[in-house]
Amino acid sequence: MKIITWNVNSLKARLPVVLDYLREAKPDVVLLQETKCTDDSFPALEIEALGYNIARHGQKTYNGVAILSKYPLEDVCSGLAGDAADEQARYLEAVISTPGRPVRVASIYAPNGNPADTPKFDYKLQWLRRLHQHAKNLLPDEEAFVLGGDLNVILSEDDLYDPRAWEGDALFRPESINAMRSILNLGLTDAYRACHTEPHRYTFWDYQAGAWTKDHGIRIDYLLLSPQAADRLAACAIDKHVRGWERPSDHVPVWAEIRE
DNA sequence: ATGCCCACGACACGTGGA
Repeated sequence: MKIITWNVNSLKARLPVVLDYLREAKPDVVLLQETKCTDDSFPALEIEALGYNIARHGQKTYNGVAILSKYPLEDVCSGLAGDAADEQARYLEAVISTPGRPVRVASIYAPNGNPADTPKFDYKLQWLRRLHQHAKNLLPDEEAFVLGGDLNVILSEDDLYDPRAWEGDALFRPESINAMRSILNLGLTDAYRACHTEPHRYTFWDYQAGAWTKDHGIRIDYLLLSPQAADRLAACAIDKHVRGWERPSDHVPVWAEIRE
Protein backbone atom coordinates (compact mmCIF):
# COMPACT_ATOMS: atom_id res chain seq x y z
CA MET A 1 0.00 0.00 0.00
CA LYS A 2 1.49 3.31 -1.12
CA ILE A 3 0.75 6.09 1.36
CA ILE A 4 1.74 9.68 0.68
CA THR A 5 1.64 12.86 2.73
CA TRP A 6 1.57 16.28 1.11
CA ASN A 7 1.01 19.83 2.30
CA VAL A 8 -0.57 21.32 -0.84
CA ASN A 9 -0.89 24.96 0.34
CA SER A 10 -4.49 25.39 -0.89
CA LEU A 11 -6.18 22.48 -2.64
CA LYS A 12 -8.11 24.79 -4.99
CA ALA A 13 -4.99 26.65 -6.12
CA ARG A 14 -3.14 23.36 -6.44
CA LEU A 15 -5.85 21.19 -8.02
CA PRO A 16 -4.20 20.77 -11.48
CA VAL A 17 -0.87 19.85 -9.86
CA VAL A 18 -2.55 17.49 -7.38
CA LEU A 19 -4.48 15.68 -10.13
CA ASP A 20 -1.34 15.37 -12.29
CA TYR A 21 0.57 13.96 -9.33
CA LEU A 22 -2.14 11.45 -8.42
CA ARG A 23 -2.16 10.18 -12.00
CA GLU A 24 1.64 9.89 -12.02
CA ALA A 25 2.31 8.45 -8.54
CA LYS A 26 -0.87 6.36 -8.20
CA PRO A 27 -0.90 6.34 -4.39
CA ASP A 28 -3.43 4.18 -2.57
CA VAL A 29 -3.76 6.64 0.30
CA VAL A 30 -3.11 10.40 0.36
CA LEU A 31 -2.81 12.51 3.50
CA LEU A 32 -3.35 16.17 2.55
CA GLN A 33 -2.65 19.26 4.63
CA GLU A 34 -3.46 22.95 4.20
CA THR A 35 -6.43 22.28 1.97
CA LYS A 36 -7.66 25.76 3.00
CA CYS A 37 -11.26 25.00 2.05
CA THR A 38 -14.48 24.18 3.83
CA ASP A 39 -15.93 20.68 3.48
CA ASP A 40 -18.69 22.15 1.26
CA SER A 41 -16.23 23.68 -1.19
CA PHE A 42 -13.86 20.69 -1.36
CA PRO A 43 -13.23 19.78 -5.04
CA ALA A 44 -14.47 16.22 -4.53
CA LEU A 45 -15.74 15.33 -8.02
CA GLU A 46 -12.36 15.69 -9.73
CA ILE A 47 -10.67 13.55 -7.06
CA GLU A 48 -13.41 10.93 -6.92
CA ALA A 49 -13.09 10.60 -10.71
CA LEU A 50 -9.59 9.20 -10.12
CA GLY A 51 -11.03 6.47 -7.90
CA TYR A 52 -10.59 7.93 -4.40
CA ASN A 53 -12.86 7.92 -1.40
CA ILE A 54 -12.55 11.14 0.59
CA ALA A 55 -12.62 12.10 4.25
CA ARG A 56 -12.23 15.83 4.89
CA HIS A 57 -11.89 18.15 7.84
CA GLY A 58 -11.65 21.71 6.65
CA GLN A 59 -12.33 25.30 7.56
CA LYS A 60 -12.40 28.58 5.70
CA THR A 61 -9.08 30.14 4.56
CA TYR A 62 -6.72 28.35 6.95
CA ASN A 63 -5.49 24.84 7.81
CA GLY A 64 -7.65 21.93 6.63
CA VAL A 65 -6.72 18.24 6.32
CA ALA A 66 -8.08 15.39 4.22
CA ILE A 67 -7.57 11.69 3.52
CA LEU A 68 -7.99 10.18 0.05
CA SER A 69 -8.13 6.41 -0.28
CA LYS A 70 -8.70 3.86 -3.03
CA TYR A 71 -9.92 1.51 -0.28
CA PRO A 72 -12.96 2.20 1.91
CA LEU A 73 -12.45 4.56 4.84
CA GLU A 74 -13.76 3.48 8.22
CA ASP A 75 -13.77 4.84 11.76
CA VAL A 76 -13.22 8.41 10.52
CA CYS A 77 -12.50 10.82 13.36
CA SER A 78 -11.72 14.53 13.03
CA GLY A 79 -9.92 16.75 15.52
CA LEU A 80 -7.10 15.99 17.94
CA ALA A 81 -8.17 14.97 21.44
CA GLY A 82 -7.17 16.98 24.48
CA ASP A 83 -8.70 20.43 23.91
CA ALA A 84 -12.41 20.67 23.13
CA ALA A 85 -12.05 24.43 22.53
CA ASP A 86 -9.53 23.99 19.70
CA GLU A 87 -11.38 24.77 16.45
CA GLN A 88 -8.41 24.65 14.08
CA ALA A 89 -8.77 21.88 11.47
CA ARG A 90 -5.41 20.14 11.85
CA TYR A 91 -6.08 16.44 12.49
CA LEU A 92 -8.05 13.71 10.72
CA GLU A 93 -7.81 9.99 11.33
CA ALA A 94 -9.33 6.96 9.61
CA VAL A 95 -8.82 3.24 9.12
CA ILE A 96 -7.98 2.09 5.59
CA SER A 97 -10.02 -1.04 5.07
CA THR A 98 -8.08 -3.31 2.74
CA PRO A 99 -8.75 -6.91 1.69
CA GLY A 100 -5.67 -7.81 3.75
CA ARG A 101 -4.41 -6.14 6.90
CA PRO A 102 -5.92 -2.70 7.61
CA VAL A 103 -3.84 0.39 8.41
CA ARG A 104 -4.91 3.30 10.58
CA VAL A 105 -3.73 6.65 9.17
CA ALA A 106 -3.84 10.27 10.30
CA SER A 107 -3.33 13.47 8.34
CA ILE A 108 -1.55 15.97 10.55
CA TYR A 109 -0.93 19.70 10.20
CA ALA A 110 0.95 20.83 13.30
CA PRO A 111 0.97 24.56 14.11
CA ASN A 112 3.82 26.71 12.78
CA GLY A 113 4.31 28.47 16.12
CA ASN A 114 6.02 31.66 14.97
CA PRO A 115 6.79 34.13 16.39
CA ALA A 116 8.33 31.99 19.10
CA ASP A 117 7.80 34.53 21.90
CA THR A 118 4.01 34.61 21.50
CA PRO A 119 1.01 32.43 22.45
CA LYS A 120 1.28 30.86 18.98
CA PHE A 121 4.38 29.03 20.19
CA ASP A 122 2.64 27.84 23.35
CA TYR A 123 -0.21 26.55 21.18
CA LYS A 124 2.29 24.66 19.01
CA LEU A 125 3.95 22.98 21.99
CA GLN A 126 0.61 22.17 23.59
CA TRP A 127 -0.63 20.72 20.30
CA LEU A 128 2.46 18.51 19.98
CA ARG A 129 1.91 17.33 23.57
CA ARG A 130 -1.66 16.40 22.66
CA LEU A 131 -0.34 14.48 19.65
CA HIS A 132 2.12 12.69 21.94
CA GLN A 133 -0.70 11.68 24.27
CA HIS A 134 -2.88 10.50 21.40
CA ALA A 135 -0.09 8.38 19.90
CA LYS A 136 0.57 6.95 23.35
CA ASN A 137 -3.11 5.99 23.60
CA LEU A 138 -3.03 4.27 20.19
CA LEU A 139 0.09 2.16 20.76
CA PRO A 140 -1.36 -0.44 23.21
CA ASP A 141 -3.80 -1.56 20.49
CA GLU A 142 -0.77 -2.84 18.54
CA GLU A 143 -2.23 -1.77 15.22
CA ALA A 144 -0.28 -0.80 12.13
CA PHE A 145 -0.69 2.99 11.99
CA VAL A 146 0.87 5.82 10.03
CA LEU A 147 0.82 9.39 11.33
CA GLY A 148 1.69 11.53 8.32
CA GLY A 149 1.92 15.21 7.81
CA ASP A 150 3.56 18.57 8.20
CA LEU A 151 4.93 18.43 11.76
CA ASN A 152 6.50 21.88 11.39
CA VAL A 153 9.62 20.70 13.25
CA ILE A 154 13.20 20.46 11.90
CA LEU A 155 14.65 17.54 13.87
CA SER A 156 18.37 18.15 13.37
CA GLU A 157 21.03 20.12 11.50
CA ASP A 158 21.00 17.32 8.92
CA ASP A 159 17.47 18.39 8.01
CA LEU A 160 18.16 22.01 7.02
CA TYR A 161 20.58 23.93 4.83
CA ASP A 162 21.84 26.54 7.31
CA PRO A 163 21.42 26.27 11.10
CA ARG A 164 22.09 29.99 11.55
CA ALA A 165 19.19 30.89 9.27
CA TRP A 166 16.80 28.92 11.51
CA GLU A 167 18.20 29.73 14.94
CA GLY A 168 15.38 30.81 17.24
CA ASP A 169 12.68 29.92 14.72
CA ALA A 170 9.70 28.01 16.15
CA LEU A 171 10.43 25.12 13.76
CA PHE A 172 13.94 24.68 15.15
CA ARG A 173 13.59 25.71 18.77
CA PRO A 174 14.82 23.07 21.26
CA GLU A 175 11.33 22.88 22.80
CA SER A 176 9.85 21.94 19.41
CA ILE A 177 12.56 19.38 18.70
CA ASN A 178 12.14 17.86 22.16
CA ALA A 179 8.36 17.66 21.72
CA MET A 180 8.75 15.77 18.46
CA ARG A 181 11.52 13.54 19.79
CA SER A 182 9.29 12.56 22.69
CA ILE A 183 6.70 11.42 20.13
CA LEU A 184 9.32 9.38 18.24
CA ASN A 185 10.61 8.01 21.56
CA LEU A 186 7.25 6.37 22.18
CA GLY A 187 8.50 3.86 19.63
CA LEU A 188 7.49 5.43 16.33
CA THR A 189 9.69 5.24 13.23
CA ASP A 190 10.54 8.21 11.01
CA ALA A 191 10.00 6.28 7.75
CA TYR A 192 12.31 8.43 5.64
CA ARG A 193 15.20 8.15 8.09
CA ALA A 194 14.64 4.39 8.36
CA CYS A 195 15.31 4.12 4.63
CA HIS A 196 17.86 6.92 4.04
CA THR A 197 20.80 8.15 6.10
CA GLU A 198 22.21 10.86 3.82
CA PRO A 199 21.83 14.39 5.25
CA HIS A 200 20.19 17.41 3.60
CA ARG A 201 17.14 15.83 2.04
CA TYR A 202 14.29 18.30 2.19
CA THR A 203 10.51 18.40 1.83
CA PHE A 204 9.98 22.19 1.85
CA TRP A 205 11.59 25.05 -0.04
CA ASP A 206 10.41 28.62 0.55
CA TYR A 207 8.95 30.49 -2.42
CA GLN A 208 11.28 33.38 -1.60
CA ALA A 209 14.91 34.18 -2.31
CA GLY A 210 15.41 31.41 -4.88
CA ALA A 211 15.34 28.79 -2.12
CA TRP A 212 14.38 26.02 -4.55
CA THR A 213 17.12 26.69 -7.14
CA LYS A 214 19.72 26.96 -4.36
CA ASP A 215 18.37 23.84 -2.57
CA HIS A 216 17.84 25.86 0.61
CA GLY A 217 15.21 23.57 2.07
CA ILE A 218 14.12 21.95 5.31
CA ARG A 219 12.64 18.53 6.15
CA ILE A 220 9.42 19.00 8.09
CA ASP A 221 7.00 16.52 6.46
CA TYR A 222 7.07 13.07 8.01
CA LEU A 223 5.53 9.62 7.97
CA LEU A 224 5.67 8.25 11.53
CA LEU A 225 5.06 4.52 11.77
CA SER A 226 3.88 2.36 14.64
CA PRO A 227 6.06 -0.73 15.25
CA GLN A 228 3.52 -2.89 13.39
CA ALA A 229 3.64 -0.53 10.38
CA ALA A 230 7.43 -0.21 10.53
CA ASP A 231 7.71 -4.01 10.29
CA ARG A 232 5.90 -3.74 6.95
CA LEU A 233 7.89 -0.75 5.58
CA ALA A 234 9.27 -1.60 2.13
CA ALA A 235 10.40 1.84 0.87
CA CYS A 236 10.11 5.57 1.48
CA ALA A 237 11.04 8.54 -0.69
CA ILE A 238 10.57 12.25 -1.23
CA ASP A 239 9.08 13.20 -4.61
CA LYS A 240 11.30 16.26 -4.91
CA HIS A 241 10.72 16.79 -8.63
CA VAL A 242 7.17 18.01 -7.99
CA ARG A 243 8.62 21.24 -6.54
CA GLY A 244 9.83 22.08 -10.06
CA TRP A 245 6.36 21.88 -11.61
CA GLU A 246 4.27 24.86 -12.71
CA ARG A 247 2.57 26.65 -9.75
CA PRO A 248 3.87 24.16 -7.17
CA SER A 249 3.20 23.91 -3.45
CA ASP A 250 6.18 24.94 -1.32
CA HIS A 251 6.07 21.36 0.11
CA VAL A 252 6.54 18.14 -1.88
CA PRO A 253 4.95 14.69 -1.38
CA VAL A 254 6.64 12.06 0.80
CA TRP A 255 5.57 8.45 0.26
CA ALA A 256 6.03 5.09 1.93
CA GLU A 257 5.24 1.61 0.71
CA ILE A 258 3.69 -0.55 3.44
CA ARG A 259 3.45 -4.24 2.62
CA GLU A 260 -0.14 -5.46 2.50
C1' DA B 1 20.07 42.73 8.97
C1' DT B 2 15.59 42.36 6.42
C1' DG B 3 12.68 41.06 2.70
C1' DC B 4 12.18 38.42 -1.18
C1' DC B 5 6.91 34.75 -2.65
C1' DC B 6 2.35 32.85 -2.44
C1' DA B 7 -2.68 32.22 -1.06
C1' DC B 8 -6.72 34.18 0.91
C1' DG B 9 -10.53 37.47 1.34
C1' DA B 10 -13.25 40.34 -1.53
C1' DC B 11 -10.22 44.84 -3.68
C1' DA B 12 -6.84 47.03 -0.92
C1' DC B 13 -3.54 45.54 1.57
C1' DG B 14 -3.38 42.88 6.01
C1' DT B 15 -2.70 38.10 7.78
C1' DG B 16 -0.46 33.75 7.75
C1' DG B 17 2.76 30.75 6.22
C1' DA B 18 7.90 28.58 7.43
